[in-house]
Amino acid sequence: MSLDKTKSDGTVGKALEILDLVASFGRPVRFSDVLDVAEFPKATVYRFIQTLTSQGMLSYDPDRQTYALGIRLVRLAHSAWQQSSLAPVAHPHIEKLARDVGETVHLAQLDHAQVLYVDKIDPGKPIEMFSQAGKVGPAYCTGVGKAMMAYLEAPHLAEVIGQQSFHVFTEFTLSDETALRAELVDIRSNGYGFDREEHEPDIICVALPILTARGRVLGALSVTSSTQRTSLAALEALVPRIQMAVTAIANEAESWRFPDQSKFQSIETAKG
Amino acid sequence: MSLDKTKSDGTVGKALEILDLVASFGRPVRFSDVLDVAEFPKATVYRFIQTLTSQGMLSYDPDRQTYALGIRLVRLAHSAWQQSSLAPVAHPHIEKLARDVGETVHLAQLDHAQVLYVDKIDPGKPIEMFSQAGKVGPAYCTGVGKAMMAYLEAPHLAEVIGQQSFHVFTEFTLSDETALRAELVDIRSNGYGFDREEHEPDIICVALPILTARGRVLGALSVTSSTQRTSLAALEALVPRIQMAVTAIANEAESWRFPDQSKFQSIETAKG
DNA sequence: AAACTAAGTTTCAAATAATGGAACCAAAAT
DNA sequence: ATTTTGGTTCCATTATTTGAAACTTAGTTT
Repeated sequence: MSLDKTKSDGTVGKALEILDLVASFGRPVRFSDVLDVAEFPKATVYRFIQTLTSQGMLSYDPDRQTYALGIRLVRLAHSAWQQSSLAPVAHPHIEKLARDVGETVHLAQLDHAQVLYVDKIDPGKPIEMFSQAGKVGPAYCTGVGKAMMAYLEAPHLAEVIGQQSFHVFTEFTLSDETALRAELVDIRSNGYGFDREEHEPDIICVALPILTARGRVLGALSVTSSTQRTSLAALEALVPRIQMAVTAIANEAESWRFPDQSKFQSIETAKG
Repeated sequence: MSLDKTKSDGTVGKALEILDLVASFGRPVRFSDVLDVAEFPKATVYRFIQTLTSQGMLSYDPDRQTYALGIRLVRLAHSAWQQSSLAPVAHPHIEKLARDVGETVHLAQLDHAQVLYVDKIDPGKPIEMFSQAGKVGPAYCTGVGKAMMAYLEAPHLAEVIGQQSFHVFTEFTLSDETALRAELVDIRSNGYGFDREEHEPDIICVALPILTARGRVLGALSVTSSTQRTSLAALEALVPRIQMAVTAIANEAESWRFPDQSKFQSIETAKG
């Protein structure tokens, strides 16, 4: 049926496609905005938007007649973040790490073929929020992305690599699969990798993968700085300290069990 | 079916119901956990979970054979938070407010019949994240909840009130519709309301609604403290200062337009 | 004011996808 | 070795989604 590889999981998949579409605008949109970029007929897009709005996945601003992503997503993301075996467990560790090394620390996971930052601590500006967590970036030219890819199983890796754009951001960007694969072998043999101004000029980082005992990739941790402030060699010197945090996180993440709370709050709470 | 509110928006609504179900556990769940509480037959629940997982709305932990909310939600929530006309605009104001008054400030919106906290600043502990934003609470016994309800249109208010549980948390909890409606009239005449230990013992707050020029409820702002630290009268004295923030936020939220970025990042970024 | 146009909403038969009882499989428990 | 439990697949039936087109505003133009 679906000619392309877009394995649209039925109706639900299509609805989520609309949701992503709205997200991709990065601003509230008019019905026709969505219609223009959607590949479904008018009535279909209309009904999906209606459904999503009624479900709180989209919100409608009657004054401006625009749709935006709904707050139900914020609620769900709160749960997602909490439920994740990685982020809540890692938070105290990366906070401490950030203070110790005095540089920005990122915690990332792989979301399809992209890097998704699930936490960030910048010792400089203490208060950050959703503005940082939830951000996505390219995998092939970030420290965390490469660190994670280096430890993927061959078939999964192939899939992920296939989805990289290899857009050239700087003169140091790895611009093809061959270069990337070579780099990954390197990272794997060292246990850590760098971002050598591959994504943004002057920005460099060291990154380590976070793995389960069985070797499955949970995420990655990076310490980021700039060429003005420090050097790759100096960052490399931090590896043992970062490794400490990584090990602690990996151990805790694996042994972590949720407290036995059989009496949970149902979502129908408000109905009582 | 049963209760009136079950306006299950077709397949998509059902899928999202499953998603909420998973969220409600507050921990990773086994397939059978979901099956037990879901009101759909086995095969249906199974396929929904498959679809949601393949879509990244759920994540599957192969080691533990459990499902949890997926990281795609975190990515979407990031966009939701950014796109919201309220939260990003309000953030600097509530940060300043929190510093000025030296107490915890909450920014909340109404999510169906519940209060959803979209931001929180605690001058004491600077770093908080998803751990706070995204939290939900009851509307009928929180300052922000009542402040928002006080300014809803009659039909909408009736609907929201109908969904309140009126669970008695403390001896001060408003325990029925009559008491609540009386309180709302009061709040409306003052322009602000309190939480008089109605939700948690010792915890008190003042809350003001954030309204558009046309009077539509955008959200609410509250300053929270405890009976040990301060009194209702002292909190009331802060109203003018809070009102400043509210007015600033309301104005900015209404005049806010997203920068004209016709060349937006498509979700297909990774495919280039 | 009438005529056009654009944006949003509703209709309804046809096409398609969801449903769910039952069978199946695998692994654990007896 | 046999039963139970938890998870996955099948497939005929059923119900939902689909989408062209008609319709309704609201906003412009003549």
